Amino acid sequence: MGEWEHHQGTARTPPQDDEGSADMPRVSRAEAERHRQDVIDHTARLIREKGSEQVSVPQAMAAAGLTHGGFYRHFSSKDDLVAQALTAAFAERREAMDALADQRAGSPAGDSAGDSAGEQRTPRAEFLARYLSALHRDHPGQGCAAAALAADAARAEPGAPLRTAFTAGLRDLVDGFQQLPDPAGREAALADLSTMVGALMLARASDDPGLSAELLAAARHRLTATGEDAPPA
Amino acid sequence: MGEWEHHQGTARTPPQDDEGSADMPRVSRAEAERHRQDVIDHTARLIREKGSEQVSVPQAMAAAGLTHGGFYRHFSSKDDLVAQALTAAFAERREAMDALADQRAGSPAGDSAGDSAGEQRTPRAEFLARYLSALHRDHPGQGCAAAALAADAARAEPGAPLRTAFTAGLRDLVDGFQQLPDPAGREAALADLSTMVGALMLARASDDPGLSAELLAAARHRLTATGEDAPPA
DNA sequence: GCTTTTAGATTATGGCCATCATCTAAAATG
DNA sequence: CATTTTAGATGATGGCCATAATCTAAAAGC
Repeated sequence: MGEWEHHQGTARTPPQDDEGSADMPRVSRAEAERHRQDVIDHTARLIREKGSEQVSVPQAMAAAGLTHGGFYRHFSSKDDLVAQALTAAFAERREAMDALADQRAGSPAGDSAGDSAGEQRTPRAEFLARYLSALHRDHPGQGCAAAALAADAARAEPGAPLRTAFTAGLRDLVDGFQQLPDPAGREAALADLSTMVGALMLARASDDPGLSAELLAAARHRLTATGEDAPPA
Repeated sequence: MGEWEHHQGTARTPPQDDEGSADMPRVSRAEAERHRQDVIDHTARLIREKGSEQVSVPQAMAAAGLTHGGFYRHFSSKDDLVAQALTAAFAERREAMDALADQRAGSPAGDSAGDSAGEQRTPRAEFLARYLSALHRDHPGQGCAAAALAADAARAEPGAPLRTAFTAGLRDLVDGFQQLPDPAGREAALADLSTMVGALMLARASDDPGLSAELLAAARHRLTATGEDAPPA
């Protein structure tokens, strides 16, 4: 994790490379596998930003620096790609959670809202602060897949790959959250996650910055009510 | 409210009516206005079910029993229709809330989950029970617009009609919820709504019926912690 | 009753979509 | 090195989309 903002990155430019003949697949097996991963990763970002149905096959391929031609060499359908991308997005977040659960000590630290007390937070508090931050709200492409794609999953047919992948990812998210050093049973974890997801989605949807901030703050306050509270302003 | 399931209803059949000439707009001003409302109402349902981007102009018109031809006589653009439909969806729910706030006594009663104690609930409890019910989960087209379209609003441009309408509707929802006979400040209302919206969306997205029911139950349990608040355990 | 207005049907425009077929040249394999 | 495999570029298919122009007949207005 490092570069918010644009993408591009390591994608090569398919047109032009030495100007010889017109087309040139010249690509090794390892490169092809890297291309496949690139497509998945870029799609994982795109669908979180724009929704799974608003990302076309040509767009997904182009984001990885390819044309749409080779698509079906890698994926059996668009649904297949989307499901894999969603799975990747959930896995990404799960890893971040596990890392958070392990290392208790300080770290490069993120940026929740504004306060940065010297006090170090518990993993759960740190997770909450990051999840309900303006930074997370403003970067859905790098954020929680559950919040970004719940609506898309809900609209998919019961057996659809997207829906199945979402359910698996959600289960994983619940497990990860429960596994954070902190008691609270499964029911509490489900309610907490519902609050987080709901607040984040509504905050993203609100066109009014004040209301948006209020939503995040309200959820933060409720879920951080460990006994006392530190009113920021 | 009344007929779940399909639509059709009072829409006339444009092709065929007396078999004379080919086409026949034969429609009065009052009828035209009714048509306009029909389009808005059907669209309000369709966008909650399929998402605002998955409903086409021809589909919206056809749902009201019309062809797409006259669309731009009623609406300046598709965005315009969607915004009006969203506003109508929010208004619908607001009315239900206001009605709930007024009449305290018993009523035809809905169906929350399973219990139906003779005890009558407070308006807030009744609202929560209905919101977090399987019935609401399974009928997004008639349900809360905030939950159904938060993702779509979040993806729209900051100034877009859809986004503006969503923000206004959300404000209205918050006001309505706060106005329910019950204390709890604005912050609590925002947190409550976030939990409700999040739980409903995740319950809809989950392909696993067990997990889906668990999510609704967890949110119900948390928000029904009668007494004062007492967040977690 | 005659004219003006208008709801709405038909049809056209230009664009993007998912998927498939074809082709090519480089990698893989022997 | 000769052969087979394959990543990926090009291009075509058929379909649906938002929007607009045209046309018609009935309603509205006089």
